[in-house]
Amino acid sequence: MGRVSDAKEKLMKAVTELIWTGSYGSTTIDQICERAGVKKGSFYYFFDSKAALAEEAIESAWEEFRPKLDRVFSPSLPPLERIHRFCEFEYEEQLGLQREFGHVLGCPLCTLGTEVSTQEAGLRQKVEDIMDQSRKYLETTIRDAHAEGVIRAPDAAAKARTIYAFSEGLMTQARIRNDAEVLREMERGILDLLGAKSVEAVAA
Amino acid sequence: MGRVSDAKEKLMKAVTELIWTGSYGSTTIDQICERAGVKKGSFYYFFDSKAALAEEAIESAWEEFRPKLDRVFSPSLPPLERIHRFCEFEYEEQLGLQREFGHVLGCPLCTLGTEVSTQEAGLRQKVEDIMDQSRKYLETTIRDAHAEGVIRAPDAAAKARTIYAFSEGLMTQARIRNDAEVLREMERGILDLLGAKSVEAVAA
DNA sequence: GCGTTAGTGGACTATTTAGTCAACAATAAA
DNA sequence: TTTATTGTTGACTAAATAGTCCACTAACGC
Repeated sequence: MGRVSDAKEKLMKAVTELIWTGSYGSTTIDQICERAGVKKGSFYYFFDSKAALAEEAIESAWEEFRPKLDRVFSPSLPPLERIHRFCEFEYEEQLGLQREFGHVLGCPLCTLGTEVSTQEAGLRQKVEDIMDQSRKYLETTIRDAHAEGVIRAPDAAAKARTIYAFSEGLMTQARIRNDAEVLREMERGILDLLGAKSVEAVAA
Repeated sequence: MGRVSDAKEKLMKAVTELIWTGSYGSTTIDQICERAGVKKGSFYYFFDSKAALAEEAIESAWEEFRPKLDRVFSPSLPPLERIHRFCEFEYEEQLGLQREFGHVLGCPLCTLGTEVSTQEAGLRQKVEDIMDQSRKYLETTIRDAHAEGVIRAPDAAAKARTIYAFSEGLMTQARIRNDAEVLREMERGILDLLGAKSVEAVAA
């Protein structure tokens, strides 16, 4: 029934890239349409506004991103190994982005959330929701580490909030300074926040 | 000689507030002029562009902010007391902003830096410079703490970078979630990153 | 093929925005 | 008081932008 189209997907992909490589406020609907190869009439056929598109777009991007985190945070791995892989993953991802776009881009959720939080209630809430979900990876890991006695963290949720803020803080610094090397401090910092011995200390 | 004016200052104040309570991209030159009570002709008399104004404005805001940090980080205080006061200060400031503007606003440097880093090279650099300066407060404190033997931190600059990223990360979370309570985790986290005993642990 | 539904194109309007300009107004030195 | 300098004003243009509208096209069931 009816005509088929991938315009919706193309628009979501376009806006995600534009926000990430630039900013929400500076990307216009015309720009989004042009990059997606979609006419404005079609844009308004699918979405009411830029904000509505952005909301669906980050949800969709999150769904695509999730499997990667599933691999990084596989419960089959020892908790601290998950942390290690997470830090590696973030670093490598930003290096790739820098190669591809000529700039370290940091975390798109953080970028978008920071920018719109006072102005776009719906978007802000969406960002918060996704952040809550992604923080769960850390929380589970911390709970496992505590259960194994590798660290002491009776309140895994609280520790996860702290560590999440720290990792996002580093990502933000990496974006602002356009320097992925900043992220090399991530694992050391997380282990400190966990009260865990460092990899080197364990080896020694 | 010539006519006197405070239009420049009014414009800088207006843009700072607009960026902080909203965002850089969404504030227009007309809006800035209106809030400052200054006509556009005067705007262009003093500044070439919004970016040029923003650059001068954050420099000026930083000069105004610095004395507050000087008090918080007074070398006359024990290092960990400075950290304590810093965390209190950040928390109280955000509470005040929430009361005044109806929203937790986080750190203006971070907000602006994140938004423009890929698009406005001059502004990005300015933000980086000011961040470097403000990080020095932490660095000095850490160096002092190390010298006093309260913590072990042979590389004070590196620790300062880590802790700065963490505190900015929490501020960003506070803005995105519109919740200053997030900041209550700051001191605990910083002490963990420093490898210092907690206040409670010391008391016990 | 026919009708129904889903999507497209592109021309159109109205508004907002950036940026310009020249006449005017205030200050202070001569 | 004259004059040079500094800042102000508001009207102006050109461009960018959001949003609308409707005739048209593609897919599919019948």
